[in-house]
Formats: sequence, C-alpha cells, structure tokens
Amino acid sequence: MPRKVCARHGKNYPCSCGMGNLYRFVEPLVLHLLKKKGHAYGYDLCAELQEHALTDTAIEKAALYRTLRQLEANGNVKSEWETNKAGPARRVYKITKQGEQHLEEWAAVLEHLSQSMTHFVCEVRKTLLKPATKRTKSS
Amino acid sequence: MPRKVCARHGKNYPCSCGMGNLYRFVEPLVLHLLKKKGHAYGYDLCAELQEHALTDTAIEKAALYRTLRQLEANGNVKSEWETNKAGPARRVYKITKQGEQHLEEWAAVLEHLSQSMTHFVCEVRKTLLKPATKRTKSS
DNA sequence: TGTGGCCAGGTGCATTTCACATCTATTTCA
DNA sequence: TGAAATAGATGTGAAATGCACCTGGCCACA
Repeated sequence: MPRKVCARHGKNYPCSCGMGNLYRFVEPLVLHLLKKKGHAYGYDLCAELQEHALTDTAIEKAALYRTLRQLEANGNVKSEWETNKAGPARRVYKITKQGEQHLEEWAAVLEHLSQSMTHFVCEVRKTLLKPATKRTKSS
Repeated sequence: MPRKVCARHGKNYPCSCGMGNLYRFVEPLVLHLLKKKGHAYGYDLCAELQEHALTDTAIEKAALYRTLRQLEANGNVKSEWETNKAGPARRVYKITKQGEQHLEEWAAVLEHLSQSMTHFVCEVRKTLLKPATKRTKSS
C-alpha cells in the first residue's frame, strides 16, 4: 500500500506488497528457521522463507544474504563454510545463544505489534460502519 | 530491532523503535483519524497520532506532513486552508470516498498481517521452548 | 568437449526512505 | 519588545531497497 502500485496483485487487491524489506521481518523469520532447523544455508532458507513469510511479498535474495551477514556481525548467528558436500561450497549458519535471545525479543515486539494492529483494525471497522462523514457543503 | 540501538528504551528493552516510518503505518492511522473526526489539520493530528500509534516510536512531524500531501496527491484526502480562526492558517483535511476505500484495504492488509504475526509468534514460542539446539561438536 | 542449466553466494548502483535539523510565518502574552 | 506557542513545511546525509548482474562449481547430455 505504501510505495507504488503492486505489480503482482494488480491495483485492486489489497495486498501487502510494496511494503519494503524491513516490513517483511526477514530477521526474525531467519532466526526462527535457524533455531527450528538447527542449521541452514542461505540458498536453502531463501525457498523456505517464502512459505513462512508474513506478507505477500517475495523476500529478496539480496536482502536475505545481507541480513545473514548483519546477523553474524551482531553475533546472533555464526557460520562455517561447508565444502565436503557435492556442489558449490555453502556457508552454513547456526543461531547463537544471543540470537535466541534476540528472537525472543522479536517475539515480544511482534506480539505487541500484532495486538495493536488487531485493536486498530477493530476500531477502523467500527468507524467505517458509521454513516458516511456528513458533507455539510461542497463535495 | 532493525537499524541501530534504540535511544529511548536503551538496548535491553525489546521496543519497536528503529523500525522506520513506513513501519509505523502512518497512512492508515491518519485516514482513520480523519474518518473518525470528520476533519483535522496536521499539527492537530500530530499529537493524537502519538496516542494511537501502533509502535513505540514517535511519529515524525516531517513524515506526517509528507504523508498528508501524498494522500492528497492520490485522492485519498482533500484539504482547504482555514484562515478564519485565530492563529496561523491551517490546512484542514477531510477523507474522501476513495480514502475510505483505501482505509478499508488497509484494514484488510493489517488484519491479515496481524494474524500472520500472531501465528508466527506462536511458532517461535514453541520452537524456543524446545531443548537448546544440540551442539554436536564445536561450541 | 563444450555448452546450457541449476546451485550457491554474493556485489553494484540508482532510487527511496528516514531521521533529524532547520526554516518561515502568525499570533499570544509577559 | 521579544520569547513562546502554533502551524506547515523543506534540506540533507545516511541508510535501506530492489533489481540486475557477476563468479564459480558441478552435472547432464548431445
């Protein structure tokens, strides 16, 4: 809804595309998947993230890799190259203790946010039900 | 959590500051207030928005004014200068029919998003309860 | 033996958004 | 007179975004 018109859903379906990557909560999604799977590498996560995404929007490869690097820089995950398997080398990530804490914080933030949102939606629905704003004069 | 450390809540409280302005859903908040109040001007909205905000973060004056202009450019609100009252002139905004539709769309988006978030938080909590990721080897 | 395609992990860069500071102007009131 | 409040902006450096592009390994198969 912010930014430009969505390319995938046309302009009439109220999708959540065009909300920017931060909006897509890549960070907590990644942390969660890493905690759940134990370990994973970027290319792998990329596919799975799309299924678990909170919004309609595809998560950018670029955003994912950059998020992983940033998470590592902040000590929330750590990585090792895996070269023994077939195919190109993979950078395998694991979540750290600190990362788990960070995920917990995210959970608190998102819980609070989703509650605020639910409440807001409720209010909006109520307000919208009321008779159309009376247009005393023009328009 | 994204971006830098929050200046207002210190680094330990998991606040939702530092999430960017788009994150703060200024657009739907403004539309909702306008629908509810019938009409309002920027300076006025600024104060009220802080109370209804979905996140912990203060909404930027700059963001608000720019959002209002953009909403008007897109036909979701319209404005008129009010010069009869005391004090500096005010630009008084009203929501349009189209704006109401837009608000409805926002409600749908936010409803869906908050559901996804609630579900995600649930999953995270479950995952976090499980025994710490077994570290078979190093670390 | 070479070439096309998938896997894997990136980088480059123009455009947008953000946050904060700053500016203008009007009015009030001490 | 001049500080403070009201009101509505704009300017700008830094960061985030989105899309395109690049490298290099490996496999199939013609």
